[in-house]
Amino acid sequence: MKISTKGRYALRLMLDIAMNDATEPVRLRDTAERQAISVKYLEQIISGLVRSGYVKSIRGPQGGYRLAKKPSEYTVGMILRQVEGSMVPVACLENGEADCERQGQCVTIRIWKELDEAIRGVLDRYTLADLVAWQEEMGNAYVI
Amino acid sequence: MKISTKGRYALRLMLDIAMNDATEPVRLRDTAERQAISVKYLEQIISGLVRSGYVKSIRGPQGGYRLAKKPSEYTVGMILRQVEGSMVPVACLENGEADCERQGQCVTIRIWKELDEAIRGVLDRYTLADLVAWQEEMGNAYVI
DNA sequence: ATGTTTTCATATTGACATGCTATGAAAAGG
DNA sequence: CCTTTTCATAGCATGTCAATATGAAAACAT
Repeated sequence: MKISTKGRYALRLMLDIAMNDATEPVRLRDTAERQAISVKYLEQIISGLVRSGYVKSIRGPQGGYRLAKKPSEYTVGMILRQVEGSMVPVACLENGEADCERQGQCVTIRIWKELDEAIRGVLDRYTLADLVAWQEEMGNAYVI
Repeated sequence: MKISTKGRYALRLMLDIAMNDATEPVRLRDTAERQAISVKYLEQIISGLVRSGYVKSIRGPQGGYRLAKKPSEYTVGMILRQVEGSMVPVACLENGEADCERQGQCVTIRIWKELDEAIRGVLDRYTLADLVAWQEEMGNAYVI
């Protein structure tokens, strides 16, 4: 029941871009330094975010990444689901619930459904804009 | 972000014992058949539950397992935490929060804290007694 | 053209976790 | 004793995690 580094890094990556792409595209090299994450790992993480249209890439010198939308249009859940796959706590809640033959006899699924709603409730209540605001409140500590 | 089979099976195991230990101890062999889980795997799962005093074991013929307490005294969270380890969504929420040097600069932790509370809110709101009641409401379908 | 800087695309790796199965010992009752 | 149960470890195949490695492709500057 843990969120992987990929998910956690993706969030920090998106936040880093959000806070730095105003004037020019953000290079992964800079994000890597600010966030203390390897460039190579960030490349891997961002590829999915590009493919799903969450960030736009610009190649070559002076290239980098920009958010495709406003920070307020990305919920935390959207970002996590993109890199992490589903955020559902048990597999039988996806696939149209068709894969467990114990459905209908299963009582624990009520717990899992409620758990899923609680998780989504939190992850979809906050957006990148909230994270940006919090970061700025804190004096924008880690941005050089 | 998935609950493992071990956690899910543990819950069904405890429910199975709760529903069947009134007259005599529950043999793992029977639970295995009712729940379609291998005896060997159940043995492994229950060992921790015995060690932490959640179930009492009786050896030999006519032996088996009994709950140590009333079903209403076990929350779902207790059972899951026993077999699954911590149910916290990110590691930096445990260990007295002492292991991440980015603490204090970290903004995402607010999300994780709220997520943790939401998860605990669900998992600690329900007890084995609730599961038993639901199972009985359903006509006790899968118990022979 | 050439070199540099960036992103993009795969493949590989080592460590660890998952989801079991296997073997056999120890206790208890008939 | 013999059977039935739990108890204790070990083993194993597969997969996931968390990266690293290699190199191509695009864009820009000179």
